[in-house]
Amino acid sequence: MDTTQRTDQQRSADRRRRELLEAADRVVLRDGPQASMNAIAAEAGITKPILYRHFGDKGGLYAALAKRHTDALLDSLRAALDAPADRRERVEATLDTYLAAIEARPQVYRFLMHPADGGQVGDQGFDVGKHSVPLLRRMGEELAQVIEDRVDLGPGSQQLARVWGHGIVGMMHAAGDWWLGERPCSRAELVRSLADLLWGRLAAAGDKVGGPGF
Amino acid sequence: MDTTQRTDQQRSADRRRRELLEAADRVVLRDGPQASMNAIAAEAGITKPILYRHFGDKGGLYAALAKRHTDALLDSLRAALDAPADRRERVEATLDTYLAAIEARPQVYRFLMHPADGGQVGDQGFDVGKHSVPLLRRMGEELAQVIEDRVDLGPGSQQLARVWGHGIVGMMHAAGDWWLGERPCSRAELVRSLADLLWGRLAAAGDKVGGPGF
DNA sequence: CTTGCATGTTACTTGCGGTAACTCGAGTGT
DNA sequence: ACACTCGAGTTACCGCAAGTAACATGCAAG
Repeated sequence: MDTTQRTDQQRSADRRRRELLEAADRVVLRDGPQASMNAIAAEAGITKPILYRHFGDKGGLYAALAKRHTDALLDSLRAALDAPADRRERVEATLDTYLAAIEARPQVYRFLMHPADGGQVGDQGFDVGKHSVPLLRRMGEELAQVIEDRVDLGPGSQQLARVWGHGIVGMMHAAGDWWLGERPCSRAELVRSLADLLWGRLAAAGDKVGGPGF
Repeated sequence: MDTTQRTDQQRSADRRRRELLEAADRVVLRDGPQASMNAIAAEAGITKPILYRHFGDKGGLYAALAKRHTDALLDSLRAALDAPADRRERVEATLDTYLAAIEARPQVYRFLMHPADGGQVGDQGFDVGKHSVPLLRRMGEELAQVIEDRVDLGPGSQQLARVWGHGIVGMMHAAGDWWLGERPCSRAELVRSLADLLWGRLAAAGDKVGGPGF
């Protein structure tokens, strides 16, 4: 059992795993997150137990699937975030990148964000909500890091950066989710509105006085 | 079949329904959202089909459960939002109210926000994600209304208010979720940090220059 | 040829959501 | 007093999906 053979096997296993994930991707994107293991196995041209050998349980498969997309999205966000530009431009670019991603592949987005699981059933001890939370959390942490690295916030900067990281990501997420459902305006308008919000326009605006009695 | 009798029946049915919801509440808060219909029925001292007569299916029960809590939370938020105070004070009061609520009853919060459903299985056509999304959406719409009513935003104010409503709610939600999990600071600090973010402190802060090479 | 070992399959168990069909008890008209 | 409806409740079942056990097959090494 020399190293070369082990590597061979490992390579083939990894390759198989990737094929399975791609098949699962197709099915999940077609049937939604309630896709059954049988359906995924059939799409991959095999049967259930193999899926279980590779991923443990349904949660494992979904986690692997989510990781792929999450990593891909985070990569593109990092590019926008790390660009050598003005802060406002970077914020707008990041927002736009995120929104463009969810606009381009809403099915993927729904899968990542609205688990609406499928992995809740059965015995017990299944760790629910494995997908959406990690993505938001990871985005939040990355953003926090960037903020802390590049913005001068004085004392307590680390905690402030983390709060803001998670808060901004949540703002982006919720606004994007709503926008994707209703499409009330163009992507550019949404980006602008959100950036305006972050730029303190809510605080700067005046009170409305013409209202009824208020 | 005069009106009085019909009312009597309706009253008893409503009362029963309330009892069932309270039982369901206990089970869900104890077992998490994967509580089975059997368990809920047992807690209520009856058997499954009655639950189905009252709520249609599991989604119906969960929706009814979610509506109760959602309405209660929205009521307390409205109070903070409509207070006759300075805008910043109102914002901080609202954030604090929300955070206090999720801090006081994290189980309820988890149920509302992280469906981690249970209603994914079976035949088909089950509308997933019936709970969490409505709560965030309703909060967003309410906040949008308040913003539009009380803040002078010039042209395009309605759309801007809606974007901000959903965005701010999302910020509050994500930051609260993260905070509830890690408890990195006090509630008051979190409120202050988020309000600072909305007040444009991110835009106002200077670039960090001491960093390595940036 | 046989012994591992990875890969795959069939066939099963378990447990849950959901439903059909029956039972029971209380009020009502004659 | 008696049959009759009607709502509340129960038992027993179906279908389906997750997950598993036990059996088959192809292929390298000794």
